[in-house]
Amino acid sequence: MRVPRHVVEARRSRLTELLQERGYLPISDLCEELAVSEATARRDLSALQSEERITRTYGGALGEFNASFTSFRERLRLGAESKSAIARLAVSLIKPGMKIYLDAGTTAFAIAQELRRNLPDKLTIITNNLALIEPLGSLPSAKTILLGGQLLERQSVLLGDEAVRSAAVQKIDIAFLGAQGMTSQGLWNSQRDIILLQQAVMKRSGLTCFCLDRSKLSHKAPELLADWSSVNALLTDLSIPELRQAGIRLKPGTLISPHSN
Amino acid sequence: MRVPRHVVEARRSRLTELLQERGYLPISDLCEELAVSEATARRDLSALQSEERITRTYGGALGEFNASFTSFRERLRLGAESKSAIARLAVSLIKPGMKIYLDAGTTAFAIAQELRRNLPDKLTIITNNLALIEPLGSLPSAKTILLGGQLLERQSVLLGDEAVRSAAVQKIDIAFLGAQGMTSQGLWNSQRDIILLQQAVMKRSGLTCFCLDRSKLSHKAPELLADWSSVNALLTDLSIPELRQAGIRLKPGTLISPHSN
DNA sequence: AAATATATGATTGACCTCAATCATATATTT
DNA sequence: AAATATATGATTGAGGTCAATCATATATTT
Repeated sequence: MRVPRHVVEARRSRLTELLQERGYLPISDLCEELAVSEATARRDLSALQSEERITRTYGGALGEFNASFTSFRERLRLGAESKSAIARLAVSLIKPGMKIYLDAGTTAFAIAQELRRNLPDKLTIITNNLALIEPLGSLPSAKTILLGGQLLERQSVLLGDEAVRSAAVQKIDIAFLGAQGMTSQGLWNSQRDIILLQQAVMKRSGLTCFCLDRSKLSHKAPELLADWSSVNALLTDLSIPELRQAGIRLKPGTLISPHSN
Repeated sequence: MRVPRHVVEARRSRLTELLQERGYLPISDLCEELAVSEATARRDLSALQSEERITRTYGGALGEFNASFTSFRERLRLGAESKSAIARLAVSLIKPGMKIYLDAGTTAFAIAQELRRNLPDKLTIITNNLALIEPLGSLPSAKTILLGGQLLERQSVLLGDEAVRSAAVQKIDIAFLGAQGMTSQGLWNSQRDIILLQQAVMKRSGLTCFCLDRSKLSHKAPELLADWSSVNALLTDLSIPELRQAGIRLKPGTLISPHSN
């Protein structure tokens, strides 16, 4: 029997909320909860899936939160080998008791994952990267500090005045920063907000390590983050000849790469 | 054919990682990825499920991240009626352009959800509650600011010096705070850290609204947060007679309840 | 080296899920 | 008020999933 449109919409909203709450629900539970037949539940699910508000599975469905989180993991997997090589290198620089800073981006996530495997004692990790909450939050002997700031960019980073202010009171031993690209001129990033925060972090850090895998080579972005004369440590899977070929000449001792030791 | 134990364990770890990365995977994909038969994949899944490292679904499995997140949602649902009544009340106090503060706890989460439904224009939301990232982060016209601080308490709150410092520079129109209990003496909370932050927030707020549903009545906790003389607004589903019976006498005009209008 | 334990893949029958189809009741449009 | 559109539940056949069972190969123990 036909039913008013708003009733259908309400039920579907309820369904998405249920899935958000519970993560996963099999169809049978949905039928019970919504008091409809399987056929209707299925129809609701396929409607919601085509609107991309949920994810269908065989026999049930997932709240879409899962998927958005997943996409980040997915992104991380691309170029995972070079990223995890960089991550291992980064972790090898960290000594017990240090305060380190991890930037936004997937390289920082790879470092966080590596820290789970191989954690120096009494580490303090400072970050503006919300994606690190999960891997780092449960570490027993480490302290994780989040900068304050405005929630931004697909909800995974903190930026803005408050973040800069928050960074300006920290004391950091090593900061691991990313960038979107590197050319002969220097390191590039896309947003002024990000750069302002990175510069605030650099001021408070003993050592600033830029971490860029080979996919960033010869890639330019709207804003210059730093020229090579101000870069003291570059962590990359590229070799000196490869860098030179792109017109990049580093001060001696700057390069830290898997090849260099 | 029997296979060394470490091989089995390695494969199962790999399986959990795969599920973490992708959120959900059907059995067929798992077989392919791990290069094992369905039978083995199933056996791995049930082993991992009994260790609670994954969640089984019909035809596949979910990474357990979902479940940990879900438990919070689950907690929220208990006592949802009174909480959402309080949430509606809270949102009715908010005017466009305001800066509000939301505390840790499930009541704040309920307010956030209510805000999704019914959002005043140009709102700024300040919080130390990581669980609000998801509901609030995607709101189009609102600005969400996270306090800085140390990651704590099952990874869902920020606390500590940095949080207090971060709160001390904010300007807040209304702060919605929770507490673990209320008795004739006043409002109680469990941790000194939490109270220090709440007090810092109160100093920066035009109005501080304490939000406590009836389950908190006559419940005491280790630390006194505020006595009744310093409470100017109490948002609850309890009525004045019910409060009086517990020995709680409010200054006139303090109570904001569904019954009171 | 022999005996034992166990990890695996194949098979199977029971059960489940799914999309399609159909009849029907009731919104919605005309 | 009549005509139309559509939301629903029931049914059904095709195909998918599952746990149990068995044979076998190979770790592991003795």
